[in-house]
Amino acid sequence: MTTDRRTTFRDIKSELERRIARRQWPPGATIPGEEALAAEFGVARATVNRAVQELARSGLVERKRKSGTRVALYPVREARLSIPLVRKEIEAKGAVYAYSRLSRAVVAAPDFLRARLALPASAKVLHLRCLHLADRAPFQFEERWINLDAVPEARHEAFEEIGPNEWLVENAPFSRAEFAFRAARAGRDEAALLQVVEGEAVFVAERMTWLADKPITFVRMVHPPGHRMVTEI
Amino acid sequence: MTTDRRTTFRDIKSELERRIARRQWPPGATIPGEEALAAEFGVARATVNRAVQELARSGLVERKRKSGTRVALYPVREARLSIPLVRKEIEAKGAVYAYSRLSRAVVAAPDFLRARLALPASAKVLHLRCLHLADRAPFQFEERWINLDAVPEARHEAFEEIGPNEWLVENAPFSRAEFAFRAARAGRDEAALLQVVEGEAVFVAERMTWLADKPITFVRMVHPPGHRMVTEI
DNA sequence: AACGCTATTATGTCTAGACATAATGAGTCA
DNA sequence: TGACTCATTATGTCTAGACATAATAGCGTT
Repeated sequence: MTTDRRTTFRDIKSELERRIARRQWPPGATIPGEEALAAEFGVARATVNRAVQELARSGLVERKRKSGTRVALYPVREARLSIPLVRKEIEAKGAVYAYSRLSRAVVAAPDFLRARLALPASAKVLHLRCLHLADRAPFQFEERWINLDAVPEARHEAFEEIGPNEWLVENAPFSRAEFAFRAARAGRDEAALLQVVEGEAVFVAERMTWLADKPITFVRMVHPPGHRMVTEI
Repeated sequence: MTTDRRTTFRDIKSELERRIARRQWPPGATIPGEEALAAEFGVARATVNRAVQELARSGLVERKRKSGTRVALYPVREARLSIPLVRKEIEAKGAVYAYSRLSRAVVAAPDFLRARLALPASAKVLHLRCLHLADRAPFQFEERWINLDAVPEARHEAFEEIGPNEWLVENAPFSRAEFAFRAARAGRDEAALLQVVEGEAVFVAERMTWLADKPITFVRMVHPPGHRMVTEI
């Protein structure tokens, strides 16, 4: 006997993907409605709905009420970029993680930060500089500002053993984050810390996080040359 | 009267998000089961299921059969990175798009490419070099190799008017893609094309695509300094 | 203590039917 | 011609109930 499992939304999804890939339904074409597909596959409409909705979410098709579903003309494919803790990222590579706090100070929020996070002129922030190492080699230089108005507990934390990243994860959740990635040349300090030549190309990731519109933290993470951020669809 | 719409899975999702953010359910805690939540919100279990499943997908909670659902300890949050066409990206900024093909040649696949795409020694590829401009300023230098075995039609295409990116989108769909981002120093050629100083830090994105395990293309996209890739959660 | 079986449990998914909602197009009226 | 109204249509979402499946805990056996 064949394994006659019933058709699942996953089966339908991959069959639809296949038809699109084979250009049975070329870009721009309207695909059959949910009712029709449900009849074809012998399933309930809800099952087809889930399959097609996932395709829409991944950008392969576009749906509009009344008009129907069409194969995306310019598939704005979405890659999922997972953002783990540095420690986890290093450990996942099989390397030994080490952390060192370079400096810690409570300061008035610098102008650029006030502008970015929309902080009042009086705002106090905790400024931290840290280094994350993988197998004793510099992996990431982290420069962080924590909004003490939003996270007052941070004032009493030394961040000598545990990094601010990890501490915040457990103590200050966020509801919204904004990421930016770019290339830059290493400044004198960064170069020294990352043990590279000044002016070398470094990979910079910046992140701002909010909890319900209240700014939590801004962090700048600098990786030495050779660092690659990888993802797939 | 209040607008007594019935509670939707979105309402539930955001209420759960709120509770997690407020640490009513701290990281690591198990949240009530679907039955319980369904009873609390006065909805069917399927509705709760959809809400919680979306939270799980975004990495805020972790679900396991029998054990239940718990708030993620180290939320491996996933950012969605949308990958539009260069042209669309430039037009979205309100800039005028221009394209220029720099070179085109059918060549034997170079070693690095054979290794990356697992091509046979005899493989022929189409090598293209192009420039994309935003408001007349260099925006992206694109160097691309197309596997002629997988996309024979490309041999007859000049790519003088339409960029290979756009052409491929309409002519060679892909089912899997791999992205990598890194910082690098501009080589002499790149620097000249992007009108920057040699050795400047450039942002490099690389992409490989396959259709059902058949390699389609490898592309290297180089952006001048100042380019930022942005996303949010 | 170690192993393997079984019952239990929470999530995963499907069905059939219903109503909601956005978008479209046709028909109506000024 | 143009503005408005209304019916139509495809997708969006919910319900109630059912069965599937993975993971666990507990039990009994060796």
